This record gives sequence, structure tokens and C-alpha cells, in this order.
Amino acid sequence: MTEKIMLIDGNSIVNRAFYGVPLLTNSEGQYTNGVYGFLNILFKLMDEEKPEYLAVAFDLHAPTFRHKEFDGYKGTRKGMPDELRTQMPLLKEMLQAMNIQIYEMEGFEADDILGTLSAKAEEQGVVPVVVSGDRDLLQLASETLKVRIPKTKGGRTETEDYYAKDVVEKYGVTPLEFIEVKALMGDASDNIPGVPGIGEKTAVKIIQEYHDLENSIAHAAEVKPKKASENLAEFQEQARLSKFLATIVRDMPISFEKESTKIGDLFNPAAYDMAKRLEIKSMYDRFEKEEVQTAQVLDFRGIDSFDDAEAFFQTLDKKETAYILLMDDGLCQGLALYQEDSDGVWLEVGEKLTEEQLFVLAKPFFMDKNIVKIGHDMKKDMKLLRGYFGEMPEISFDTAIGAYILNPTGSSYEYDDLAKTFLNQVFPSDEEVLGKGKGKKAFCTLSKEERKNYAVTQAKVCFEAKKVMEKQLGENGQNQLFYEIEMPLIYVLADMEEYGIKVDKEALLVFQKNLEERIEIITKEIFALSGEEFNLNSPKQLGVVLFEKLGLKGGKKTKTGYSTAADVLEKLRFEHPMVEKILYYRQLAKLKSTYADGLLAVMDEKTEKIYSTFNQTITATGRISSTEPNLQNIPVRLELGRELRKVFIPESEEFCFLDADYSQIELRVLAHIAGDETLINAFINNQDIHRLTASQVFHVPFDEVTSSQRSNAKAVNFGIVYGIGAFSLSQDLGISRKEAEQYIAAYFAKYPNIKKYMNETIQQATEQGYVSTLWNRRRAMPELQSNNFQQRSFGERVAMNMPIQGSAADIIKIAMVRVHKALKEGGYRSHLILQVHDELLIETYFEEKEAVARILKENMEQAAKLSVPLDVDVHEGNSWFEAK
DNA sequence: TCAATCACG
DNA sequence: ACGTACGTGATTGAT
Repeated sequence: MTEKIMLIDGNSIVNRAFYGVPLLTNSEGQYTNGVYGFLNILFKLMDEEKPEYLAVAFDLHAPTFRHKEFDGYKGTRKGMPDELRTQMPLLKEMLQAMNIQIYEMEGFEADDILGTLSAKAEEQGVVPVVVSGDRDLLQLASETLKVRIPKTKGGRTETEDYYAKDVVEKYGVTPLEFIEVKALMGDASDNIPGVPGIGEKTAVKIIQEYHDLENSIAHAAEVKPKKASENLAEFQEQARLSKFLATIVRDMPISFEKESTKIGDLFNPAAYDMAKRLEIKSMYDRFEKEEVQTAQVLDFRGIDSFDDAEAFFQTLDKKETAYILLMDDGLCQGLALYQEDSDGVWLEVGEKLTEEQLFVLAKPFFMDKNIVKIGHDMKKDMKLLRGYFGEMPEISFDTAIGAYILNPTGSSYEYDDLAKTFLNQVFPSDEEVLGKGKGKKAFCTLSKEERKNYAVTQAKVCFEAKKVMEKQLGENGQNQLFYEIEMPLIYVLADMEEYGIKVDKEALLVFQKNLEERIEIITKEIFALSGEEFNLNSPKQLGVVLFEKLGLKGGKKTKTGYSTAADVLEKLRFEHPMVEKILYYRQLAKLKSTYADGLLAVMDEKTEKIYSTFNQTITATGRISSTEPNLQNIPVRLELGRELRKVFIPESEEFCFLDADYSQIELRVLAHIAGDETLINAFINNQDIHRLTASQVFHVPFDEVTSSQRSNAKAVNFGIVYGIGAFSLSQDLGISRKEAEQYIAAYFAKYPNIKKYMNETIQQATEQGYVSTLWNRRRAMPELQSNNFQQRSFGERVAMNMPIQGSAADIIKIAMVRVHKALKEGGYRSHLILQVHDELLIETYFEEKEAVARILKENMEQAAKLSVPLDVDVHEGNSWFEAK
């Protein structure tokens, strides 16, 4: 067997990895995504190649030695972004900890080192595999030397692999000819000038014919097109320089002893420490399997009979208790409990203790207001327990929500995340021990006993994590937010989810049928116009038809080709009759697939109701989100779509809908936070706010504002809330960038405190690292520390927007809790069924209609005392369509 | 699994 | 000079 060495271009891989995954930082604020991505690629390739030797090459710095050879050529390189640069030492430290050989040499680039090492390795009978993100390395490919180019897509790694024949197949030239191609076409990113007027296509064609640069120059006169021919002759020296620059050095003065690159113990304690420092938790187990807590940590007490369970609950201390309720698990059913400094307890449902018996015995515990009960994602428990108890139990601390409040941008808040974030412990994730997928049975390798242990240990994790969260919430001034808004909201959302919303099934079927027919007609019309059939749902195929076959001017806009998005088509509306039909088709197709088909698919056949899930731990700003189905994006703006709302109806004829929505809540919040007198007075006097803005920005009297001025001003107001940019505003309004700039300048001149607020918010956010809402909901803002213009600009817009959107979210949450409470305490038969960010939908018993409308309006308007009034419009109707 | 598209506030 | 507004979720085709 021949031995193999893997040679890695450290810079280009970390670079590629860096851009492939979202910006990650550890709690010290160090960027870690590049290191993480590098290791991901490394491990994947190690698994595939199983090499005996391994080395990583780095650039020390550029510009490089090779450039100095030619006088008059001063190459400068774009610097690395700081987020990337600061990771290089961390990566090197990690590699050193893993005892991986690093090569770097003053004046040489990493690809020269790789070229040299691969040549030397071959001399010593070791087969090299070269890994780089840089296609220049392809010139090294041979029959035995493989070049692998990894691509990172959203955390997943794939590679393109090239032997010499693969290069020929893909590029039409041999690896060595690849250098000649570069000499002609150049490479802007490497400061290789090439020959002006010769791009990739021409360069390949020339080299395919003449094979090398000198021969091409000799035949310059015959080269086509004419421009290329002239330039090749004129810029031949520059081409020679380019060839030199493009050629990878394979004989650097560097010594290579294969033994020093032998792969040893990669996953040792030092490497594990480093992984911990970087907080790349998904890799902990690779580094130190023993240190990962398994589900065996607790020596729990198992109870599986009615008598024992009864005795247990009678003697249970009335102190803080964490619980895990497991009723739909593939392995076992039961209840895990954990109290301070104790063994956990597992109460198992089985032959000697039925589900019903367990809940009869546990009810006093769950109902006891004096016991602090800690759970995780309690909404699901609430719904389950109400099934047994007839009412929802008293709960005190949801650790998922606690974790969300402390960091709303987290990707998940599962038990392993809690352990990591709050306890600095490694804990296996559900996925690791229970397998993937919904039922989580398919890949589960746990024994029943281990499963129980795991549940009890999860309870302990919640218990310990809660202590830390409690402290942090207090320090952050988030007690009110957590205990008075988010925790009570769990009940409100649980109720909304259980009530669901009734659907007029027949009407929905008619709607669906109607769409189907219209789609069939319009499809035929489109195919008649295009002269061919294609998949109308494929933007790619549509792009070809519109922009190549019909020759419409769209130009490229997306990464993959032509954009066929609505705003592009809108501009082409009058260019060809097909465009309008496409737009209409899209409208119909969306309505049918997402709404008609989609809603019918999730409708409960028995009750003819739809039960959405309201997620309380998703958004970065504090809004709730709705899934399966999403009831927060039911069409309303276009008439055809709006019709759909007619199928959302009250449960029975005794009920009707009341729909209440806040008027301009975000602008009101902005007026309050920024303390802008003009805006505040406008709201106090109940003025038309867009009209006012129009009169300010366009310098016209209030009463003379035209409708188009008003609608432009509306767009400006939106822009302000989102963190405005002149370019986007100009796009939105179809005006020049200059004009947009003037609008914005005029706006800030008239509302100086808004400008001041924006500046101060960004400054404060940069200093303290986060932004807050009026109720101290926080969002961390690491983007503001970025040296990358785009990321920093994004951070600035977020910093301006989050307090506005988030405070509005706080307000409606407060209103929901109050309305829910008022309806319950008043003994009403009416209930909240939907929330759409600034709108609440209530299904109300007809006799209570007036009283409930008052409760709704009152509680929503009084939810917050701002320096502007909150204004709520309430409408009633026998469908959501009518009530809007 | 990703990218494009489009529905909402 | 950069690349182009905040926050979501579902469906589709392509890879």
C-alpha cells in the first residue's frame, strides 16, 4: 500500500470556511466560524482519505517574493477582513494542539509551499492530496496527484476533486496549460494582469490551439478575435510576467521529512481545551469522548407502582423542582423530577402505574402555587396537563424562554444548549442520543434505562441552568419582561393553539377549484405565447424563455442567473404580453399551493379547524411567529388573495369575530423613544402621519399634499423604521438616488430628534454591545464590532430597528396577557385566536360582543403609557374578511 | 439542503 | 469602494 499525505492550504480553506457559515463568536467575542469551518473540512477529508501524513501551509504575509522579481510591478493585495485575520492565530493554536505540522515561510505563498511539499513527497514515495480553496492549485493535478477544492454551503462541506483528466474535462486544458491560460486571462484577485481584452473563453480557445504562451505569441497574428490578436502582441511582456506570477513554485528551499508530518494523537486534552476555548461545541465529542456527560450521570430513584408513587408525592418536599414530562416518547413514558442536591426521581408509567393514576397523584404537585416548578418548553406540557387536570397548572420558570430572553438570536434552546450556555458543560443533544426526526425513534440506540437517566439528567440541567438565568435576568433588569410578560404569555398562546380557527371547508374547496381552473387557462395562454411548454414554476426555465428566447432585457441579477422576481417583471410588463400573464400566474399559483392546498392539508378533518403553533422563542426582536400553518401571512393586500379570508369563520353561529389592530404602532413607538416633538404632537392630535411627513419633506402645506406625495412619504416613514438607505428608497419609489437622498435629508431636518436617536442608538449599542426595547428585551449586536462594511452597516440598521419593532412586540404581548386575563376573570365565552404582530383576532360570543370589544380596545390602548396615545381600531364580522 | 420566490407585519 | 431596508414561514425546483 502506498502512503498518502494530505497537504492543506490553510489560508484559503479558513477563508472559504469563513464565508460559508454565519458569523460566530465565542463568549469572549473572538470570531470562531473560520476555525470551525476549517476543522469541519479537515475532519471530513480525513475520514474520506485516511492519510498517514498531514501538513498545513500558511501565507505569512503578502505581497510576496515572486512579485519582486520584476521591477515596476508592485502588487498590492486586498487585506483580509479582521474577522478572518484574527482567527488565523486561533487556528494555528488549534493545529499545534493537535500536533499537526505547520509550514510557513517568509516571502512564499501557501500554494508555493504546497507545490514544493507535494513534489518532495512524491520523491519520497508518498502520494499527495492537495486541498485548497484556490483553483490555481489545479495546475498541480496529475495522474496520481489529486487536488480537492472544498465548498462550504451553510455548514455542509462538499468537494470538487480533480486529477489531471478531470481538469481537462472541466476546463478543456491540461493542468500545465492552466498556467498558460492564466497568463492570458489574468486574475484580478491575485493581481495577475494578463492580457487586456482576453477573458477566460478566449484564453482557453487560444491555449487549446497553441498550447503555451510563447507559441501563442509567435502566432499572435493568427489569433482571433482581432482585439485579442493585437493585444497579445502588444502586451506580450505583461503576459510573460503573468505566467511567472501564475506558476506555482515546486522547488522552494524547504526541508521535508515525512516523519514530522505523521498524524499522531489529534484528539488529545490540549486540543479539547482549545475546542472549549473556542466554544465549538459540536466538536467536543470528537476531542474528548470521555468528558462528554452521558445519560448515566445521575443515580436516580425509579418508581413504577401506584403505592410507591402515592407515598412519594405525600412526602415530596415543597421546594423548587424541575420536571420533564415524557408522554409521547418512543421508549418509555413517565415523569422525571429533580430537586436540589438530590438524586433525581423517575416515575414510570407502566402496568403498575397508569397514566391516569400518575396524573391524579401528581396533580397536587403541579397545582401547588407554592412550589416553584421549572420546565422546558412548557407550552406543550400545559396543553397535555390540561387534558388530565381540566385546567392548566401553575408554573414558574420555563428554561427555554429564559434562554431566549437572555439571547434571542440563539439558534436553538435545547437541553444541550442550556448546559453549554449556562453551566459550561457538555451535554449530549436529543439528536445525538435519541436520533433524528420527529418521532426520534429511527436512530435511537438508547436502552430504556438510559432513556430514563437521560430524562432525569435533563431535569437537572434545567434546574441548574435556571439558577444562572435567574441571576442574569435580574442583573439585566429583565424580571418584569420574563415573569410578567413572557411567562404568562405561555398560557395565552397555549389557549390560542388549542382553540384553533374554524375553516369553511366547502368555501375553501370552491376557492381551490376556482384557482385550478384559472391556472389551467392562463397556463395555456402562456404556452401559446411562448410557443413551447416549460415548467412555469421554475425561475430558471422561465428566465431562459423571457430573456433568451423572447430577448427581453432583464440582465443578470441572482447568483444563479436571471432574476424573474416580481419587481423585475413589473418593469417589463409592457414589453411583452406574456409578462403580465406570468405575474398573474404567479399570484394564482401562490394562492393555490401555499394557501388553498396548504390550509386544506393541515385542517383537522373532524373539527374543520386549523391549529397553528405560535413560537415564542424564534425571532430576534421579540415577535412571536406562527408555523404549520403560518397564519400570520394570510393574504390581504391584493383583492384576489384577500378573498381567502372569507373562509376563516367563527366556530358556530353563536360567535362572531372581533379584529383589533394598532394604528401605526411602530411610528408611535419611534416618536416616543426618540422624543420627537413634531411627531409626538402629530399623534396626540391624531393627524394623518404620512400626510404630515409629505408636507414636511416636500415643503407643501398640509392640505395640499397630493396622493402620490403622501404615498412617497409613507415609503419614507417605512424606511426610517428599517434604518433607511438612499439606494433602497430610490428603488422602492422608482426615483433617482439623488432624490431619495434629498427626501431623507429633508426628513431628518424636520425631525431632528429622530436623527439624534438613530445616531445615539448606534453609538450606545456599539459601546455596550446590545440594544434594548422599552421593556428591556435585549439583542446582542456583535455585528457592530465588525470591520466588514456590510456586516457593520447591517448591524447599524438592526440597532435602529430592533428597539422599535421589539417594543411594539412587547406592547402587544402585554395586551394579550391582559385581554386573556380579563376574559377569563370576567367569565366570558370569548377567546383570543390569532395574533398578527399588531393585530388581535377574537372569537366572541354574540351577547358579549360590545363588552369584549371594550375590553379589547381598552387593554390594547392602555398596554403601555407612552408620550403618544396608542390607537386601536376594532371591527366585527362573520369572517376574518369582514372583520378586517 | 439551498436558492428563489412571495405571502404577511 | 463596499452593496443596498427590519422581522418572519411555506413552496418549489435544482443540486
